[in-house]
Amino acid sequence: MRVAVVAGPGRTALLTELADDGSDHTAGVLLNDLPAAVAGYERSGAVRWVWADTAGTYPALLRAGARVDRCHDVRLVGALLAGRDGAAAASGPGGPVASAAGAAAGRPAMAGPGRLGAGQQAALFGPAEPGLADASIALSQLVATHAAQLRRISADPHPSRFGLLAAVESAGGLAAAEMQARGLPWRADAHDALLASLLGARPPAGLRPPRLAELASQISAAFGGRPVNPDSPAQLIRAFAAAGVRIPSTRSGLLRDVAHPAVPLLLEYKELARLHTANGWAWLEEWVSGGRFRPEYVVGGVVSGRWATRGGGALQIPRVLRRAVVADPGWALVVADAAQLEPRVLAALAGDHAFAEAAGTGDLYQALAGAFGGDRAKAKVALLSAMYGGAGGEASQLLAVLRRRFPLADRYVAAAARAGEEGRVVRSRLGRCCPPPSAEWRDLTASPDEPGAADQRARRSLRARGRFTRNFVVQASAADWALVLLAGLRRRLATLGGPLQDGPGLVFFQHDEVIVHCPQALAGDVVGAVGAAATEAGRLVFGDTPVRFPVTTAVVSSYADAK
DNA sequence: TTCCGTTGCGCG
DNA sequence: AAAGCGCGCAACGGAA
Repeated sequence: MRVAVVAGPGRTALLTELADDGSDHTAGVLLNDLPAAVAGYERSGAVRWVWADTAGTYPALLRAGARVDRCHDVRLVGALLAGRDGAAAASGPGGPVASAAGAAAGRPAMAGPGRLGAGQQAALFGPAEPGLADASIALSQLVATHAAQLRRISADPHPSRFGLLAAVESAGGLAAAEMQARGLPWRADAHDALLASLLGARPPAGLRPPRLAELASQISAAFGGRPVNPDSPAQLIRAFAAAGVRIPSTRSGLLRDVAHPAVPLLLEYKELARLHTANGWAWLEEWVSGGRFRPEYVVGGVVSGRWATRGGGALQIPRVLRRAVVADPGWALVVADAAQLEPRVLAALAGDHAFAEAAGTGDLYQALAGAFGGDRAKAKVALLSAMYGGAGGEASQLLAVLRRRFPLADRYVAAAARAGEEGRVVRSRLGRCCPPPSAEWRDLTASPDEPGAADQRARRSLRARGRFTRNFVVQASAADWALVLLAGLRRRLATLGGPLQDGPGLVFFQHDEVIVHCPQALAGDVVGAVGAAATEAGRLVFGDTPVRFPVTTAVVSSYADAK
């Protein structure tokens, strides 16, 4: 059963049960205690909550102790549909302008992001309930929008795939809120000790830590005593030039090949300065409290369907800091990582039999090495080049081998690249659409072939767009798979342990990797749940394919010990 | 002073 | 080893 709900102030809400087609057959019911009602529905059987925005609604429910099993997030699903329909209209006759008009005509209106603004919420259900009328309007808008979304999903060329995408995107919203509530276990003392060992004692704000100050003065000395701020690329380039070394930039990879006494000092400085500025004591104070790091996940924040985070740089935690991620006493971390996910996804997408057979084994690159004279590294370069569109140096020969041995895989990404260069959009396996090219891109690439700088720019843009769509089909389909895995794992974890904070729970999700925090006694069950969820994800996303999606799991006390 | 584009690097 | 794709964040330095 589906139940639509609009939250009011405090614990109040307006709720209505929905028919299968999304229509409401009852009048809205005014609730004084939404968390209690949610808990009641969850106990009584399968229910899918329909609401405007999980991120705005669910955290308060979690704080009140109410867990939700399933939902339909109208904001997230609306974004999926808007991406699809906007893309379809933009690539049809009339272009983006027509698309906006057509989309507006075919879709029910919904104010803003689909939830009550703060001002409206404050006005809801006051002493004389003056906001009740507004809430009724919001609820009927929600119900209408949701019903329209169900119709638009069923109108997709692949309705079951797109329906699955809508379901797992919504489940992702639930998981994101739960992960933020639970937090990633983070030992501030271990983090602090690591900083002290690498940087020295914590300096007053604005000053360099001892080790960085020492390196900075050594760097200046290496440039003959000329004062140089190693944080300034411009100053460094000038200093190198004065020493007779001309470099186009100060990237580490480039500096590594430069013979100058300042280089090793500079490389060490850059690495430590990065740690200090990005994840130093200031970060620790701002983002870790009560032994937890609580990033704010942005579901679908990346065009490919990957998640982003807001604040704290949660998806760019440097590997060296993983030793600060430590399970609570008596608990364990189950760290699960999909092995070589993207090439496996390509194998399944393309239906390339030889490729898929190879991907049915453990080490995909090793399995393909035979095609490259037994050289695993070459197989890896070839595959990455195929998925990313690179063709520099040795890669072009390796790509030729790949093309000969696995023609369907090559054809699949080549077709995606061609679509991009022609200004068309491409979709992931479950139907997530890449954004259409911008108006600037169309202007730039519409010019006829005339030799000159403008034409060169146009060609570069065309090829860049081709690389983007070539990569999109793989990265976005991998994100499909990972999201299905996340949803399935979340569902299984709920059956394993106690409610909410007492049982095993997801605490981290990074593209193709998840971490579960669980009581030690349940770690084996969690490992089993991960495996089952991975198998299920392969079947749900790709159907009957010989491709396997193995997941490496490690039961550890510290994230640093996972691999 | 604030704002913003560029540079560089962390993660997948 | 780097490169081709996708991101977020901090510092710099010139523009406003």
